[in-house]
Amino acid sequence: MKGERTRQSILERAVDVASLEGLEGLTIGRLADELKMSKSGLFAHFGSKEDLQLATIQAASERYIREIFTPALLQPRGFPRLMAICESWLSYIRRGVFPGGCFFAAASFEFDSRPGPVQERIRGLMDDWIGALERAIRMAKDEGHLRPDVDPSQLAFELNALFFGANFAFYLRHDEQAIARARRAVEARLESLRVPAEATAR
Amino acid sequence: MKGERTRQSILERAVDVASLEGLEGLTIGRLADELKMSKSGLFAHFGSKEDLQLATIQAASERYIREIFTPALLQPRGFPRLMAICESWLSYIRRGVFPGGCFFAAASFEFDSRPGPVQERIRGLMDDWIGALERAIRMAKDEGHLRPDVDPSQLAFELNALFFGANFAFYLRHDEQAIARARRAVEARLESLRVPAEATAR
DNA sequence: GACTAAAACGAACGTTCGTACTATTTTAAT
DNA sequence: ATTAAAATAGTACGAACGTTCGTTTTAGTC
Repeated sequence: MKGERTRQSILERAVDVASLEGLEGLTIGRLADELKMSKSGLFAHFGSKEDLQLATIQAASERYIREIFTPALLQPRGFPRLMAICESWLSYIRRGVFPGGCFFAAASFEFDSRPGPVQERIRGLMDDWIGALERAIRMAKDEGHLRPDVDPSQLAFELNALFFGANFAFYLRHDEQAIARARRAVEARLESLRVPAEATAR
Repeated sequence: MKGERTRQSILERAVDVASLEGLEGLTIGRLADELKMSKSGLFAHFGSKEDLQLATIQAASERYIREIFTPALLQPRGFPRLMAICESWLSYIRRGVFPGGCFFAAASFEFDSRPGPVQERIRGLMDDWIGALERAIRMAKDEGHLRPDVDPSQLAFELNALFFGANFAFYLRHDEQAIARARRAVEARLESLRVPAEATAR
């Protein structure tokens, strides 16, 4: 069907606009103008603005996974993959995968006090993301790459915080050292919890 | 003058609303309703919506300084004051000084891609904040409390990131361990850079 | 208590928002 | 080529947006 293709291209653009203007700033009229469609024609693809927001979040999540997770899965589980996720995240900011910075950081702060289906969806995805980080950390423990007393939730919290901090410094403060600072902090933290390679070898 | 008092009470409410709904979501009509004023009466205190936003940011900044900095200045400069700022920040989140979470974290992410006077004001204040953190760190170095090889910009980046991470985990994820995790991370980081007390004594 | 300036109000402006309903065109299947 | 379905456009609506205007109320001064 043609409709599905159109819907997809609407959502690609919607994701970009929402990363720049926020999910509330994402407006049907503006989106239609940009895509040279009629408001009503665009609207027909979604039943409501809320549905458009939810679909946009879904599309953003697919882009996020494709850009950050899929490449990292090429690395062997354990420390290498964990590090690859971190590198992937920083490169995702540097490359401007979303033109307005990390879609989910922005959405998290925009909706952290706006209860409703949109908030729940964002929270769910952020739970998934933190959960995935924790899983990668746990794998690194299981492989013997990280010390056994590492608390996956704690470390996931810290890494995610550093990522958000990088996004903030990079996009708002235009600190061109933002990525480097985040990388330095991430590497220092991970190295401090690492089990030296010779201790793992057998 | 009565006008100044009214203006002040408008701004107090505007700060709360903006922390919940964002600076764009802050609406003159809604604000007037909440304060049982007419739109036009309220509007007259500010020449435009943008001026209202700028004044709101100013008011938020005063609250921020009052809640976070002023108390920390009671501590002696150096490590104690630096730690007090960190504790102050976490308590500021826990106490819900802004009902929708940290005003400036939210504003930073909302306006990081919206050029204009509002963005510039936010960026300026965030530069001030990071600068103040760096100054506190430098003092701790000067006092001999932190190792001389500490990079103030790097450490300020890391601390700020942990604060934003705490805000995120606390307000969006409802992680009731958010504050504890952030505190643990902050303390571990600061302790790792600390010069033991006996080395400082003379 | 009268006068005046500041402050608040009420109504209206033009615009844009999301949404609903109807008509037309385009697409895909026969 | 015909036809049914799907996709898009068109038009209209009420509500809310920021803003302007003229009027009324309030507060402070003589």
